[in-house]
Amino acid sequence: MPELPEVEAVKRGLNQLVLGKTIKDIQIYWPRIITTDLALDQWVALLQGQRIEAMDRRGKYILFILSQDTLVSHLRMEGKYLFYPANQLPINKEKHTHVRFIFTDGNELHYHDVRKFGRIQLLDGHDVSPYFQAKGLGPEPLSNEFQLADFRWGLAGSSRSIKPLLLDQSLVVGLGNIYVDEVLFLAQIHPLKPANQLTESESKALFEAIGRILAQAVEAGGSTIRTYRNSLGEAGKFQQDLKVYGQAGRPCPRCGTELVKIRVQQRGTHYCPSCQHL
DNA sequence: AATCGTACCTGGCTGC
DNA sequence: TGCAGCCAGGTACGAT
Repeated sequence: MPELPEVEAVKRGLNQLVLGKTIKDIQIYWPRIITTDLALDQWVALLQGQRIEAMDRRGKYILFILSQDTLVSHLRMEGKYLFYPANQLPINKEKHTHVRFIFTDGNELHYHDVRKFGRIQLLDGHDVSPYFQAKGLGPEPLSNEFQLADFRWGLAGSSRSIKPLLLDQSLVVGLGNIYVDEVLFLAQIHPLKPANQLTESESKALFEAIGRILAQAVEAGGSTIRTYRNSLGEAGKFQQDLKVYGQAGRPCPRCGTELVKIRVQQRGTHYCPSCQHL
């Protein structure tokens, strides 16, 4: 489901809902959601008594900064967090709730995921950089660690098509299938153009488009295409501003040519065949 | 080493 | 109505 703007919205919602709460117990209904070498009851025991001190985000990963450790959560395609005050707990948990965090005040946070792709992992301590470094995650696009010179260097070093390269989170984190199409449209670059064939001005336009689109989408609370909701149950608004994603057959807002949809490495890919250049 | 296909899952929609 | 087939905001892993 979510890309950087949606994950940021979920994180901000959780920041309002669960900060300062202490984990009393955790019920796990689909064990594969939890990535651990431990037996699940031992894993839960590590978390019991820890307090949520802060919420953070790295790329599309949500971080629960706990008293001692860090809980890392990736929503993948359909993960959601549902918060229930103690006096509004569901009689029966929803069908797709796979993990229930029960707090000492009786409130609960449920991890809900129709496709069960999401993952939750506990990292020792608070220094999470080795974990993300091992995954090869690139810089945060909305921070000053994202630099044009590095970005250009990364593009020049790959003959892959630009879209799959941007999706792999190594040059920059946070783009997924919606925003990569939007960014390439704004920068007027064909999704199949080899990264090392981008001109200097295209590279710069792409760099700037990434920052602009993601910042606007964060501002709008993300995009709700199918089922996305933040943890307060609110939909995003940026879907109204999408120029090409889901718009195949409609006229290009820039030149009027009919937008098309193709498949690039199994992902639906939307673009304008006349103003995005190979 | 880098890049690609496939697996992981369920449900909604389309078309026969 | 029923059902097969395709599609969906992502990543990990094995094959090439």
